[in-house]
Amino acid sequence: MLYADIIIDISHEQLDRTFQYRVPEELESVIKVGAPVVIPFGQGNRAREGYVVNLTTEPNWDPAKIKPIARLKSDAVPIESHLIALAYWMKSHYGATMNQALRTVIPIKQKAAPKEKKVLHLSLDEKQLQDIYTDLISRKRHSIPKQRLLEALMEQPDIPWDVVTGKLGIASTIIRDFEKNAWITIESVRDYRNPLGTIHASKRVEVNLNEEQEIAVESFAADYDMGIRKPYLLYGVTGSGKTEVYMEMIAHVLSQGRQAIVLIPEIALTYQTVMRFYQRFGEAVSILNSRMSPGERYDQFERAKKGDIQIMVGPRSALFTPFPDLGLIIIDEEHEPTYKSEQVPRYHARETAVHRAELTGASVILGSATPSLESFHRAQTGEYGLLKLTKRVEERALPQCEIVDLREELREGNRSPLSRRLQELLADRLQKGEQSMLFLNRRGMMGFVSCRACGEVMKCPHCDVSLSIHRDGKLHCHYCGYTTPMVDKCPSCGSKYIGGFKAGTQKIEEAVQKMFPEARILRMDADTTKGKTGHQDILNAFANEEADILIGTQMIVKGHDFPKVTLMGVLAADMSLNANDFRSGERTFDLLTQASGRAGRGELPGNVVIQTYQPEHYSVVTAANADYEEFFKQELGYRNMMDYPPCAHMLLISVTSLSDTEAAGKAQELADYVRTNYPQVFLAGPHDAGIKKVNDVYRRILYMKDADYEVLVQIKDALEGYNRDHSRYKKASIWFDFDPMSGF
DNA sequence: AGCACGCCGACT
DNA sequence: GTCGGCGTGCTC
Repeated sequence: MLYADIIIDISHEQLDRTFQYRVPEELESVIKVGAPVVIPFGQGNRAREGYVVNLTTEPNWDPAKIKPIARLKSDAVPIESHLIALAYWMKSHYGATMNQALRTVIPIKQKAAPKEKKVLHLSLDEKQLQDIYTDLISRKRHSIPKQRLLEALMEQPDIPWDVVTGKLGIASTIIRDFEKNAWITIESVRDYRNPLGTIHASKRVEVNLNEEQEIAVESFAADYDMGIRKPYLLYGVTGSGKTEVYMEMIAHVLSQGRQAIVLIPEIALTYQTVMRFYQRFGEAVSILNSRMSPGERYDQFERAKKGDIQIMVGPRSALFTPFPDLGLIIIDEEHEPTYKSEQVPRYHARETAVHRAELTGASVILGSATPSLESFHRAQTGEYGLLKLTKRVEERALPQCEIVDLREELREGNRSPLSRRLQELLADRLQKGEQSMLFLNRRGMMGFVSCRACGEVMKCPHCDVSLSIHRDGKLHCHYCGYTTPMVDKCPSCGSKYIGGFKAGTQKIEEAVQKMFPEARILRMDADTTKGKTGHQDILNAFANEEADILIGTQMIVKGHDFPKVTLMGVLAADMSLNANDFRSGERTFDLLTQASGRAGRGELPGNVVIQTYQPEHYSVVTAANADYEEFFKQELGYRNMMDYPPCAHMLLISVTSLSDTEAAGKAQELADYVRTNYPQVFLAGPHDAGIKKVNDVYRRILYMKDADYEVLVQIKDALEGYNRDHSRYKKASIWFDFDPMSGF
């Protein structure tokens, strides 16, 4: 006997779980996960629509009470089923319950902003209303709510449904009763709004592609027309015009009646970016952003489903736009860590996009100037197609890039945050009236320890990642839990200039101002960008040349073009190099490349100065030489040696509880289970998480490495079962994170 | 969400 | 007692 777990209607929280139904014999061979079905539901066995979410031979409900599925919903457009299948894949691939996965893929219609705004209209004239009202009062029955509703309708003949159920506190039964008596009519108003407003697209934008761009588009289009669907890495140096290429590809897919999704990192989701798409495609484009309420997002998804729009631009979550015939998914800046979700299921938008594309017969374009190791690796093995853009548009020269050794500066007595070379260049720019940017890389400030004299960084002997200082004054490895006492002398050169690295943007600003009293300085960091427009105000002011120097963190290197900037100073490249996770080299290369790209965007030639305590580090050297492929080679060697992704896979398990003993007990239990049943798998832990206690919740972690992702999935499944059926520690909960993106 | 069940006040 | 309104809780 075959049973199906069915999700009825995820628009209401109370129904947001599965119900089990029997699969009738005639459907056994055709039914599959994701299939839309019609089932009898509730006491009245009302026919309702649902989706098969899982198939099993084991009923987990009294079989006598299980009803059979009525029929397959054959006329349904199979949009949703793709997404259900995608949710199922995410559940098994990343670890989550089916409901968590479904909630991620299909947004719940929230109470605050329903997709249908229902409005009650009074359909009685004044006399009838009076009659009914006096009748109600005279009957002296229990009818306070009815009276209230009638009174409200006398005041205001059209009242929104939510006002009635919410503010007036009247049960839906009463409203239905009113409707049955034909006292009122209920109208559903669909309130879709175009978040872009009513700006009109300029006519035809002239498309002028250079030869490389042309080749990229043509080879994609040729594949597409032959029915070849696959992921491509579009590897294009900064300023090579990737966006134009995306737009041509989209146009090609649209011309075949299919739709496209464009994912961009939230930080790059600016008015300018969106306008470029809007100018080209007009009303066919819609956007999604994190400022939107769940209701507004829901509206945009509805518009996509109905075919009102053909292109959706947005962050990670836009990946789940329910287009009826999705033909292309573009992921811009595919290496950005924001594409990995921080919530369960901890999915990666890149992998999930590739999977969704497989399900719907679409292609995927992954664009980047500094591709993730994962993507470039796959492009090299031929799993992904590779499209290259090596020239900057209009053949602009790359800025001249030099590395300054901060150890040398210290040795020669310069203890200011600016090297002598950078000071010299800053003075030159100020004198010429050109602009400069100073980038302070604060990423990975999590208390790494380095020697200012020789550049030595304290690292874990087992994991080759930086150790962090904890509250207990000891150095910890966030991967394996290795601890060692803090040192007071550099173990390599004996210098006492060893310690945590600290320098805020504010300190830098003071130092620079002191050095150049006449310079006009703008600072951009979390403090100065408070408020809605703070961020944009600063950028605008700098673009209008109201300042000579802009000092800031990541925010200033991503995206914006300032044609008058001819000098970029990276104050301490090491900061991100020493973040306590294995991707720090990759992130550093990316940040340095982005930073370099900021100088010399216009006519004027640019200079880049990279200050660092580790001038020989390959991430720094290769970034300065703009040599991604060399960086890739070196970094892949490191990942290979240490069994980090993409050469192997990792599974992080986090055990949390309000009780420390519960968390510790369960973590130990799980570790023992894995060591007994999977002795060949590398397992580290359990040990305290980087931040052990957050909001009174204790956290223990363990992590595993294996070459085979599927082995880790098996372990996850086994541990879920063990945890459910045998764990002695019921108060601790667990969650999984595959190939984590950050230190933990 | 939508439906039945059961509680509780008013009426014959 | 019985009738009917209305909140509550369940739906495989």
